[in-house]
Amino acid sequence: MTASATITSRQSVSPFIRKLRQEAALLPEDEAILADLTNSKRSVERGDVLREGAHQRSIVLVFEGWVYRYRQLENGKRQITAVFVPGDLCQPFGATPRVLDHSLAALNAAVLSFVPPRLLLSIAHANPRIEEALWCDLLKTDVLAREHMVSLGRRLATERLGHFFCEMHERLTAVGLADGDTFDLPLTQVDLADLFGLSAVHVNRALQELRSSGLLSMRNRRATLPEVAALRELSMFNPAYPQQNAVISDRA
Amino acid sequence: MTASATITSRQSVSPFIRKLRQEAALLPEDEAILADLTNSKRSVERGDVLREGAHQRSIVLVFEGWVYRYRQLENGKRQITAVFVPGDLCQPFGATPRVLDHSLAALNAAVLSFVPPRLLLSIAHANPRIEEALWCDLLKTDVLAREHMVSLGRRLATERLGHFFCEMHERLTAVGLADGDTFDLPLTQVDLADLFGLSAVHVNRALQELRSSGLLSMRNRRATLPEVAALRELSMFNPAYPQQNAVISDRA
DNA sequence: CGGTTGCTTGAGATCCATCAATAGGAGTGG
DNA sequence: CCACTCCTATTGATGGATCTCAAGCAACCG
Repeated sequence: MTASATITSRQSVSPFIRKLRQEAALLPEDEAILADLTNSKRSVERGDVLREGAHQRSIVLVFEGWVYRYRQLENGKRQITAVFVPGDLCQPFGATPRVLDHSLAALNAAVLSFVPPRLLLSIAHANPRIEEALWCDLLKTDVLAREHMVSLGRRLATERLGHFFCEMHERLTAVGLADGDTFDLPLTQVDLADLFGLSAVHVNRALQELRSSGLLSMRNRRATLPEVAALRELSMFNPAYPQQNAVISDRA
Repeated sequence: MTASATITSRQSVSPFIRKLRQEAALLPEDEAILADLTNSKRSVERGDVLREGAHQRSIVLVFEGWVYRYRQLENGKRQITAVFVPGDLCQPFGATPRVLDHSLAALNAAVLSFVPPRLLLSIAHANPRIEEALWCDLLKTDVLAREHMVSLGRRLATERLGHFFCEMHERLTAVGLADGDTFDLPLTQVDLADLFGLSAVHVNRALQELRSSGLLSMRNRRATLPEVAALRELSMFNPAYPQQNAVISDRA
């Protein structure tokens, strides 16, 4: 565990493969196939990557940087429905809608891959291990979406934020982008407000409460969770155990 | 279109097939394959079907009745994250989590099919039309989940409820379970509260507001939307056009 | 430097939650 | 048929979580 950090540098193994490794037992040849996917990289600036109503043909895979999905309402309000970090697929891997119901934007300069769903599907069809890993990843994304709904519906502002920090800490750790209890967090308070259905003012006050409780500190767009256990307790965060991975087979 | 209603009675064509027909051009042989899936029906009573933490092996397909997915929090609060009606798959078709993160319950007596994901996957692999239809269905479920988040985060109580009635009206019409502007709605006000992160008292008052505006009437667990257009306007509901179906191919 | 962006703070308004009580219907048992 | 309970819908009063408006401040940047 500790030794692998030196062997597999961030450059050599993409976070996507790194994440899928935890979902299924991939062979070196599987990883080679997946590595090919990430050759079609494209750099994007901060701002919209795809806009609602676009005729999209590709699945977006995040390589570097942070990306989020949102919907802009007629009345000017905005709701962010998901946040993606390196290694994440921004849509289900098997198909794209003809017309997008949401927009996709980069929080900062990012590197993305645009993969045709047909390509991903044919790889999955030909390779059961990759197929299982992709489905596991899809299910985990679904779990995150449900947790987000729980936050929006039934948690207080401090709990929503605390839960989110715990979640990002876990997700970033899984792809090697956390430094112990510290990680980058490029979201502004306005972004957090639109993510959790709050006002920016209230996000500010809730963050102050977490900081004064000693559960969070932020400096230069980096967050530190000095007491992860206490923060998880406060925000009712249940860590996802790798044993809970998805399965395709119906064997016991 | 109009004639088919007499030819295909509710008994002869399952709502599942009826829905998938709208997603992709299915041949009679495809429908025969899908009809086999629905042979393993099981009747369930009102109440939990699967409980959080269960070791689930099958995908649940709704035949008759209403089903919902929810999470029960430590502090006693409940959040309903999705509502399913006949024809709906309650999970992504390709895999199941080893351990469920949520519970599934029937609102009333229901008829369900429990389908192993491996079976669905092998059918999809062998049949590109069914595969496309299943992916379309999965994407549409995702769109509904996002709309739900928008409601939870950025809509007023009356808007959330109005939007939901519009959505259910559209979904039930698609499977032939709406009678013009009227349809069954077996949710109690407590259920609606847990679906939208509100208190039951406030749901009650918001419903009264909709009724006094002439946008809704309810009697005996049946809802009528006398002014669908006005209700859609109020709740910022955008109907889903069939043209927006998902696609796997990357052709223009 | 002026302009922009993001963070912070205060005061008052609003949406919604909570508590408490009533009433009607559906089922149940005597 | 009645008494009883449970569930659901309803109403009023009060309080709390959060919003909106408004202003000030710091950091960055061309």
